[in-house]
Order: sequence, then structure tokens, then C-alpha cells
Amino acid sequence: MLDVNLLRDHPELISATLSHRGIDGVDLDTLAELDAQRRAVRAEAEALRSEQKEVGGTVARLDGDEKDAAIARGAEIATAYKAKLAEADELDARFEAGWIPLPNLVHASVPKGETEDDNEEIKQWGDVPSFDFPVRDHLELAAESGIIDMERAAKISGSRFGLLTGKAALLELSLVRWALDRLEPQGFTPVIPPVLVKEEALFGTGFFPDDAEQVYSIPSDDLFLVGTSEVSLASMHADEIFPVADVPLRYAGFSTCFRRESGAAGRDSRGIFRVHQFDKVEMFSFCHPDGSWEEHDFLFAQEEALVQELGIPYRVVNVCSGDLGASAAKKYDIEAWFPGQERYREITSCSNTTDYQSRRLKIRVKEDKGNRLVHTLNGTAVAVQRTLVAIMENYQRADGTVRVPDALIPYTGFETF
RNA sequence: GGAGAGGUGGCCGAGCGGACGAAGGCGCUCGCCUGCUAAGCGAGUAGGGGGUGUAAAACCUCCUCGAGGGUUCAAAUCCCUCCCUCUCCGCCA
Repeated sequence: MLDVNLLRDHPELISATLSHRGIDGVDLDTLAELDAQRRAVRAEAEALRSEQKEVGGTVARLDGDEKDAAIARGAEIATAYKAKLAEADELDARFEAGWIPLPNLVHASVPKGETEDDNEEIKQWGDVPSFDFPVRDHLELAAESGIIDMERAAKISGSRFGLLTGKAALLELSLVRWALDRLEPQGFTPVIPPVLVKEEALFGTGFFPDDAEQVYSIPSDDLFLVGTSEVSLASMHADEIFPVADVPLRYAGFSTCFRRESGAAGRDSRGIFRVHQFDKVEMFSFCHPDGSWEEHDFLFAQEEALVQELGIPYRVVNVCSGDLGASAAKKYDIEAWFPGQERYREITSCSNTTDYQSRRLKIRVKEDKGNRLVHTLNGTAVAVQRTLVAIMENYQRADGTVRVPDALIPYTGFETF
């Protein structure tokens, strides 16, 4: 959620962001009028309330006719107050309906564009491997050993579910543990959070109302399955005020992630590249509002270090405005090279959501001159399934086996699979 | 799932219809005092919205005592619904 003061003092910044993001049809003038109106009506209601309290206060001290008169007067004011209050509430609701969906202000360095095709490549790392044998994709590589079983997964759960068995399962655990071991010394506290969350958590992080169609819901219990542990990690500190010394506060959350992938019908339908359920280690940081761009670089540096240690060639893209989520002010994606697809595909992303989430979640840092909203940032450490695919395809050998990246061997206990 | 207890400020804890945003204590901050880590004394110490503004300040006002509704001139206090925590029983990874 944006700061309402922007609408009052700098509406041009909002319109700039909207046009940057390619969103039109938002009537800021009407919103501003509605805002002024709701405040005026709220002020009238408050004046009545103040009078009511004053009159009410005299009732206890009066007797006889005077008391009766005060009670009668109080009743009149109470009626008027309730009516005015209802009017103010209604105006608030109308205002919020227009205000809440507005996305975060985008950073000036975000390229303007509509789809991921407009993302700006800013870096390449590593050498795209060349093979002197026919390249297999991850499913072909898994065929012999059967460590990825799509057919049986479909039997259990339908399409877009995967089953990792044997060494694939062990490799997942190795990846997770390896990532946590790298992050903990950098100040990230490992966390295993709930993945079933309340609506407030999704609203607070900006996934509601914008991406509601991507979220699995459990209507019988009013709970939702998270698409990323970012939701849980951000929400765990809702309504808190940190001492300045406590920030940046960093977590590395490990969780299963659930995504409906609605609208992705037909895309990446092969294997475990895009599935409804996957596992991920996610970095999350609550930091001082003056330091979030540095923190963004810091989180991104962790991502690069991890992918580099795995030795997977990648490129970095600065995600364009149209491909940016509502809560992000800026986002870098790392796209790994997938020999099976012969192109770069996203394996991590790192966003600075500035105060967009913290405003909804009411997370502040204590300062002498009033408390300030923290900035929140998130970044993928390891998206297990996609990383597994990237490893398999990049480390494949002529005989169809795969070499385990050196960094993981101490964790896997095996060198090939 | 069954039975009971309870949710108040950073923490503990009073209040159970009227001057209560809230006694008291602890903690913390500042000052004083005491010639030795300690003690004592004084002051301050929740968050948020709106308004006036000499706009850094100061002032006025409203909201918040788990959440939401209701009763009343008036609710932390009474009623209803929901959520959460704790204890005991049952079940269970």
C-alpha cells in the first residue's frame, strides 16, 4: 500500500509510476477528491463525538431536570454521530477500494516494458556449456534412474506435480542444507515457517488482492497456502516496532511453495520446471528505510554467490515495469542457462518492496523523531526444483549420468547420479 | 474433539458502567544525590488518524484495553459472535 500523503502532496509520482508500469484507467483526481471528502466528514464526526463525550461527562454530576436534559441532549448527539460515522466509514471504504490496489512506486532504474521479454540483461556469468553428445533435458536424464516420476505424481495429484525419489530427494536436502550453511554466517536466521496462512498475511505482503488467482485456498478453514515463504516471514513481525539496533533483521526461510499457475496452461508443461508445489529457501530482510538499496545489493550478492558456487552459467536481468509485482519497487532476476531448453530461465529473484508491505503489516523501526516504516526485501536463495533441473542439465555427461557440483558433494555423499 | 481458565501499555498486574489511554510495580531514559559495582530522590516513558501551525517545535481532537458487532447519554468494564493462549482429558506425527 502506498502512503496516502503521496496522493495529497505528490500525485505526479503516482501517475508517473502508473504510466511506467503501463497501467491506465486510474482516476487519481477522483481519488484525491474522495480522500478530501472522507477526511472532512471524519472531522465532522469527530467533532460530534467530542461534544458527546463532553455532555456525557456532565451527566454523572447533574441531578433532576438538568440531568434529564443532558441525557436527552446526549442522545441527540449520539444519533447524529452514528450517522456521520457511517458516512465516514462508507467514504473510507470507497477510497480504499481505489487506493489499495495501486502498486508500489517503481525505482527510476527499472526499465519500462510490458512482459519478461522487455527485461534488461545487465550481466552474464559463466560459460554456456557445449556438449559433444546429444543434449538431454532433465526428464530424459532422469528416465533411466527414475528419480523424477511425473506419471506417478499425476496419479496422486494430477498434472504439474513431481515426485522426487532416491538421489533427487537427497539432492534436494543437500541443496537446502548447503544454502542455509552459506547464509547463516551472513546473518540470516534459518526459519521453517507455517505455509498455511491467514488472509491478512497475503494482504499484508501484497499478494492480495493482486495475485489472488495464483493462491490455493482452504475455504473450510479460511486459510491459504503460500506461494513463497516471503508471506510468512514478512508477516511474522506484523505490528512490531524494532529498536534501530535490531535492523537489518535477516531470515532464511525454508518452505514448500504452492502456486496454482493459473494462466500458465501449456507453458513449461514438461517435468518439474513449473509445478504446483516446490520447495525453496528464501531470504527475507527487514531493514532501515535509509538502507534498503544497499540491502538489496547485499541480498542479490548472496544469490549470485550461491549460483556461482554451483557453477551454473547465468545472466542477470533488471525486471521491467510490466513484469514487476505490485509490491516491488525493483527486482533482479537470475536466469540460469538450461541446456535442455537452450535458453536462460529464471531461477531466483530479488526484490526491494520498500515500505509497501511494511505499511500494511505495520512494521516500524523506533527512532527519536517518530517511528518509521521499515523496508522489506526478499530474494530467492535456492528454488530447489529449478535448481535441480539446472544442475542436471548443465552437469550431464555423455552416458546420461550427472556429476554433482563440487559444493554439494560434502552434503550428498555421492558424486554422480 | 471434551472440560475449565484467561487475553489490559516494553514486561508483570489492578480496574469490572461515569473525569481511565488506564492505579501500582518492574524495566528503560534524563536529572539530582551519595566519595568505592549498589541504594535513594525527582521527572519522563504506547501506537495510529485528522486538524491548526512561527510546519524542527507547540497545541487541539479522534481511535485503539485480542477482533468484530450490540446495549447505553456514557463501555477496559454489560451482552453476542469470532480468534488466540494456558491447564486437564481424549486422539495423534
